[in-house]
Amino acid sequence: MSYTPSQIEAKWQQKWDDEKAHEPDDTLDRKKKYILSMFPFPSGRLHMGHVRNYAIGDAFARYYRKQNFNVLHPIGWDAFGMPAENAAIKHGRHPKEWTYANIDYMRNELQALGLSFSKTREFATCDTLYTKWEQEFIIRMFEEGLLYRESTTVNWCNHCHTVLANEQVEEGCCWRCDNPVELKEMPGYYLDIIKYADDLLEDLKQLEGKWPNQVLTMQENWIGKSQGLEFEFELSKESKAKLGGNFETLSVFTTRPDTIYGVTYTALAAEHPITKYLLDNDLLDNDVAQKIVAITNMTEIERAKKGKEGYDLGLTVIHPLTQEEIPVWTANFVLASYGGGAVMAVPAHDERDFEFATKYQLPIKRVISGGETLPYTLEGKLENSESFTGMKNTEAKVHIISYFEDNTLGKGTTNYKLRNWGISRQRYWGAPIPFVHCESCGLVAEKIENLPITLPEDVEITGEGNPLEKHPTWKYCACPKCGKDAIRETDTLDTFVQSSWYQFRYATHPSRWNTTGIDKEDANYWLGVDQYIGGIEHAILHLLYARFFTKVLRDLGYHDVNEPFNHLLTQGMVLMDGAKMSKSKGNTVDPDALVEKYGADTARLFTLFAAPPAKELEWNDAAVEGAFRFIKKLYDRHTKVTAKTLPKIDQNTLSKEAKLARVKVYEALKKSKEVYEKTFAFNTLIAACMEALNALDKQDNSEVWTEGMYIMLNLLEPIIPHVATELSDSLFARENLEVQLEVKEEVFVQDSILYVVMIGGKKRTEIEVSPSASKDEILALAKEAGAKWLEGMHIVKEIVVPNKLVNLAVKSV
RNA sequence: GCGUCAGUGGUGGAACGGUAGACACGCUACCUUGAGGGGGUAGUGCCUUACGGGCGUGGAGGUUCAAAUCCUCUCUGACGCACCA
Repeated sequence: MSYTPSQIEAKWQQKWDDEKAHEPDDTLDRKKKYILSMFPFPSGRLHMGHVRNYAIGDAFARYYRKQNFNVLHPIGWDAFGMPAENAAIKHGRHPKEWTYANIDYMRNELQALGLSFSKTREFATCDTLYTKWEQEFIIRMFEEGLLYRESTTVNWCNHCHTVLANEQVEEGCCWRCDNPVELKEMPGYYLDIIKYADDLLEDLKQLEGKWPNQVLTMQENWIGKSQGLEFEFELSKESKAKLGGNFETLSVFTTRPDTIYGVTYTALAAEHPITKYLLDNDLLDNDVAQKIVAITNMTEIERAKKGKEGYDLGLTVIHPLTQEEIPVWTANFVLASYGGGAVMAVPAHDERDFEFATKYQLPIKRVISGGETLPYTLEGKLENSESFTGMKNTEAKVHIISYFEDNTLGKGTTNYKLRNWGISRQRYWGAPIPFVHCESCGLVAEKIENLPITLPEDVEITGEGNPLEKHPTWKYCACPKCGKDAIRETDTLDTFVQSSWYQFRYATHPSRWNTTGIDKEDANYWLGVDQYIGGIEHAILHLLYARFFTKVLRDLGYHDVNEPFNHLLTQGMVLMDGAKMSKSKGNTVDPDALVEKYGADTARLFTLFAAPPAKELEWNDAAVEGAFRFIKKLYDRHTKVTAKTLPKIDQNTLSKEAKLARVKVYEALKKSKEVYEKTFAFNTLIAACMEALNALDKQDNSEVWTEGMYIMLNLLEPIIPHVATELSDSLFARENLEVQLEVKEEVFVQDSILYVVMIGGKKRTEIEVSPSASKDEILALAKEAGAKWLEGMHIVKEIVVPNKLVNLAVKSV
């Protein structure tokens, strides 16, 4: 009987389905584990990254089931999004048809890997039943003032024909297509994530040690909290007049109020209202106006590349403390979206302001002592700062803020780099935003009983314009408030909205999916996810949005969970020849072909064995063969098993080799707990099992073999479930999979212990010592064995590490 | 520039401050086989004249009886952020 993975795997996959072996209990009274791998986008086929992701998740799920937890291990489909539309453009297939066909295909691929998903909780985010509840959440957020519509400068991808959130812009380019992002003024819907910035930042502390450090710092930096002073410069009389009385003051934010006396000019973004006013009213030289317009047409990256550039706007403001008149410039490095789009410039103590001032020969005034050259950005004492002179700058910050507050000149404020989340996309294949534009009532939310607002299916997708906009009838509707003719919103929701709450949807029992979006009791029982597994590329995007949604939905009363993912494991990428696998590079490995050739168990074993999960995984065909060989060998050894139950073994009757084999088997068992609950180093658990099998092979006691196989099959079941279950079934009637194995400490008791003898910190020789030997006896033996190296030396210190080694520190006489 | 992580054989990777290189791949020799595949046995960090040594975890210091592991500095690489005032 030789190992035939295809037969074994099909057999057990069928059995598990028939037995509904992987469904969680409906009653919520056992201790639980919620194991979740990030759900896939139904692109058409699985790739090796998916295999790795789900192999890791499945190992956890199967392990905890064995530990008698009620385990929720669901799968679904992140099914809205651009590629479906692109496929429609390219192949003329309707996005819906394309998406569901892909799901059917990929579901079979997952099935072939033997993943222990709950089948009853599967859904696709494009299911209208999912959209329905999502639209309800969106409306509730609108009612709570967390969602608003405004027209502002947005990131626009001209290739994808849609707006992007700040988080979706990578180095100035679109996260999806990598084309440069343009800035464009457009209306859109925003979620007030800044309102939750402090909550999101604070709760990162709870995740310390449970999420990778890297992800925590990335989120912290992304939120970018900074504290400082917000105050207003009054415009000079002439400047007010020039601006037609439309502006009285210029508001700025600074984190360095201690440098306030060093301000020598102010700088506005090209998009600042004052700059705009000057442009719109022809108040600038033609030449300058053109240059400023050119800046507004540049992306942030282009501006950065161009270097610092600015123009005197011919305006002045009054310094609030010194009453000096200060020029107002516009500068290409001032961000419109942060701190009101205006800054006070302190060239002596800020590198950017210094560079700019030097270029345009603006005055530079030192107000903090220290260092020889300017700009000086470190700590020091204030100078040239009236009554604050002599104060340490760190203290001056606090005092100057209070001074501003006491004299109602400004106030201490907190600013965040985090921008509010723009959630509207000008695309077809997404969840419709459930609002209506009414001439009399303005922006009106759809009535809850009218949900879901679904997509029309009779659309033509060309890539030009928004199909919802162009549809002949879809957008015409009645105002939910007054009943008059109105226009339905044609933007759809960012797909990251769907993945922000799917963890709650899985937790909700499917029998309640029709009646509720999130069942509170279910959610409170299952959440947070005990182990979340996914790629590091979601460190900010998805993981921040999902945390935000969790908190918002909590505050809306849907559940009582603060954080969605208690433990996060970010898996490394799968590489081939040192590069990420990709179709364009032609360095992919097809999971289907792999499963066909070697079986799912080999595919899973290799991905878990070749590297620890957090690290990158270098593909190696030869090592796959190695994994296959191990399984074959394990399978071959079924003939060594002679009993159907765990034998009772008398340790005293065993050969040295048999004793060693037992040690290796029980070491693997010990390792198992540590790996699943602490280190996640599946590679070392597999190595321990390999060692155990190698050691078993070196002896021929059938009881030791039986015990070894009984335990090893149990340990390996989460990793290579088909072959482990097959053997467990035929050899032990699967009883070995159901027991809680206990480590037998007596196995580790040895007749003699090998001590390493180190002299002067170097390993010199070894001695065998009886376990009952005293420290002095051990030392005596060590000195005798090491006599050769002790000649001409005298011993300074004697160290005995129990069961390990002796170290004799020596000095020459 | 800032932040995070990582540097160990030919390769993937192991090592609660306690024998560096487990396990696996690859390679070498031999055995099995008509050959190939498959299986088995032994070996495999580097240097050295075999014994015996010496050197070795990117580099330089330090703490310690003992450092891949802890500390300081430094170099290299990956990833993230990037004019956030």
